[in-house]
Amino acid sequence: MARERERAEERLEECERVCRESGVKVTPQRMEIFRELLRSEEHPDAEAVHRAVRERLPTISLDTVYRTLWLLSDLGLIRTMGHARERTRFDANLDRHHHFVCVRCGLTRDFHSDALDGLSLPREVRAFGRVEETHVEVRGVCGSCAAEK
Amino acid sequence: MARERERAEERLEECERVCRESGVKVTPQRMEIFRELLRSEEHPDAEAVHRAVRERLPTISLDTVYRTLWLLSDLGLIRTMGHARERTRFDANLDRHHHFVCVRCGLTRDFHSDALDGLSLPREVRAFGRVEETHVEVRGVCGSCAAEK
DNA sequence: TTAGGTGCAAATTCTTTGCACCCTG
DNA sequence: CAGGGTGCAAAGAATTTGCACCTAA
Repeated sequence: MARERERAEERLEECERVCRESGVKVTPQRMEIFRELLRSEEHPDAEAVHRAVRERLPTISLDTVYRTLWLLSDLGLIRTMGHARERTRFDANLDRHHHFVCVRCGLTRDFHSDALDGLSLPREVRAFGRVEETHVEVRGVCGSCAAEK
Repeated sequence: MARERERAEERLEECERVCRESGVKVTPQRMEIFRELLRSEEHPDAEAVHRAVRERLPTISLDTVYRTLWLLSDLGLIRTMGHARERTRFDANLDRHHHFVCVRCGLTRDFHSDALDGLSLPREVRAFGRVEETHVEVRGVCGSCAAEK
């Protein structure tokens, strides 16, 4: 799809621009890592990125991949999925509920909503597989973190 | 709130019953850990549970807490938050989107939905803090995992 | 030229496991 | 009293960091 390729080009240029503007060097490693994320539909972890990028840059190290991924994330060029950098957390509440998570301190609160519970998923999703559970994740800044600064 | 205490009692009894039915012994450690999760609103991690439970059972070890949490989870008495046991995954897609995640193999696919994007959060959520981002997480079993067995 | 980047190896952090003793059923 | 459960210590897995050399600007 030409459209996709074009979009990827734009994103790569954006990446270079943002790096330069932030005083961060544009290196082959960084560009390849970003390119790999653009290419992948898999939401890969650091090791998967490393495996893929190594085909083009055989000497790249896993720690460079980690450093670069967090750098790109800090620059707002990519995102992490789920509750990155958090330990596993447990919950005795089995009722259907949704989560508000503070991105600064990790505070998490449950909330309920009949409206959200009733939402229907696009047909597209059915094609991926059998749905077992659906919930809404809200990320934001909690009251006490907002008060701090 | 008497209602809450009553509910907690029910859950504790349920916990004992499920353990016995599954041939799993009811020990003070297990009951205290479950009690602590019922009590907490924090979705604590293993270490937080350990700290709290230690006040009542000073010799309990962290590894017992881990083992018990996964046991309770296997018995369906508690749940984990987020993408437990998964490594951090990265995503170059900055457009607003939602996730379908296969609970067996971790396969993740993005999907889009104007209906979901337009949903409004209950007022309750505003009280927790400033909302920055909202998305839907769908868990299920993907086509190829469903085919396997 | 030079400040920042990379690769290597070692350190950390979180979580799991092997083993000998203990306690529930 | 038998087999699973616990605590301890040690192992593992994922991620991060210190350092000396390298390279983009």
